[in-house]
Amino acid sequence: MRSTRSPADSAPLDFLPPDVATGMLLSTVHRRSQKVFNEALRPLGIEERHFATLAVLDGTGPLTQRRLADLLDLDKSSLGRIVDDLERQRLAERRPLPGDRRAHAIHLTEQGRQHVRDGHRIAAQVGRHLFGHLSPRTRAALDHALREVLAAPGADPATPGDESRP
Amino acid sequence: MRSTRSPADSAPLDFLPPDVATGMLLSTVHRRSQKVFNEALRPLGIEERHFATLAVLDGTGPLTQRRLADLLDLDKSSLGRIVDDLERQRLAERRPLPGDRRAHAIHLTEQGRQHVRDGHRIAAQVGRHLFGHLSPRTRAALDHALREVLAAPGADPATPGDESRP
DNA sequence: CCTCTCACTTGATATAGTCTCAAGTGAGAG
DNA sequence: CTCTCACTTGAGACTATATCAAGTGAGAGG
Repeated sequence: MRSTRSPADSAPLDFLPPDVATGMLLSTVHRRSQKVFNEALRPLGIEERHFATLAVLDGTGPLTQRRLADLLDLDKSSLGRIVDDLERQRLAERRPLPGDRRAHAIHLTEQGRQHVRDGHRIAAQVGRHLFGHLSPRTRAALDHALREVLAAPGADPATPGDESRP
Repeated sequence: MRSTRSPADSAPLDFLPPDVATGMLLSTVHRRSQKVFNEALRPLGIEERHFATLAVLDGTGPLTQRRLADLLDLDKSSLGRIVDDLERQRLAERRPLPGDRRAHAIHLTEQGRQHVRDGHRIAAQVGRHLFGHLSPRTRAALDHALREVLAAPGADPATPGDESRP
């Protein structure tokens, strides 16, 4: 007996051409996994975007907002707000950048580093939850395919490429 | 020489644990391909979400909003607004559902069907653009993996599942 | 009838993206 | 050595899009 709606069988989408279906799948998978992850992160008081930011910082060391936004593929304005949140919670802080008074270096605080560790643990749980039942082969194929898509010449909206070819 | 930011190499993400990286890849790929698709659809005066709705309707015949929202994995409120847009542009219309005066059946108009055809052509172009350089194997693997993820027991946020296991 | 559920609508809120601006930087001209 | 000019960084205002919650009217069961 199902409560409201069905999880997977809700979208067979077999009547759609492959590319359209892939796009919709992408959309659905992303939306759902983001939601699941956000809920799992709730005890930490942050959401996916905050954790991703912290995790990148933890992996790279202090970065400017500009650089961070690039790595996260976010608008710099969006990132600015995320950094605001993180500062408010004392998870990260803007420090003056020695060489350039326009830019700030975003540093993790000790508590921020702790959140990263906790977040990774949660991420691993959620990952098992979402991807765990995929065979390692499928799992790797997913990752590989996504990276390939990003490597596509036309994958960056900033570089439109020509749609109108003979 | 690059203009502002780099497309693919902006996110090596190699310093992140695999699941986190996959999540971010998913996010990036989705956001970018949506953007590219939306821009390609601009001549039609609609966006991805409208086209997806039209395309599903075209594949299934008239549906209630409820059913449509399920198939598209959208909030019924979101779908309501999409249908508003479509009606405003005379691409679809709400017709009374014979047996039930609460529900409407959403029907495509002739112009709506034309838009579906045009949209599919555009989708195919964008698809080639985004996915075209993937090997058919990788291409199929992507699709397969995404469907598998959706088939996961924990993929539906509505069915939380237990995160706290020994 | 009375109540419970369902389909849809509407309003409030949050989140992301775009555009614009102020401040800072760096290079070249005079 | 300074002035000017083009460019970068980040912040803020504005817009739109999505989600959630409450409300309305219709069906269905007792």
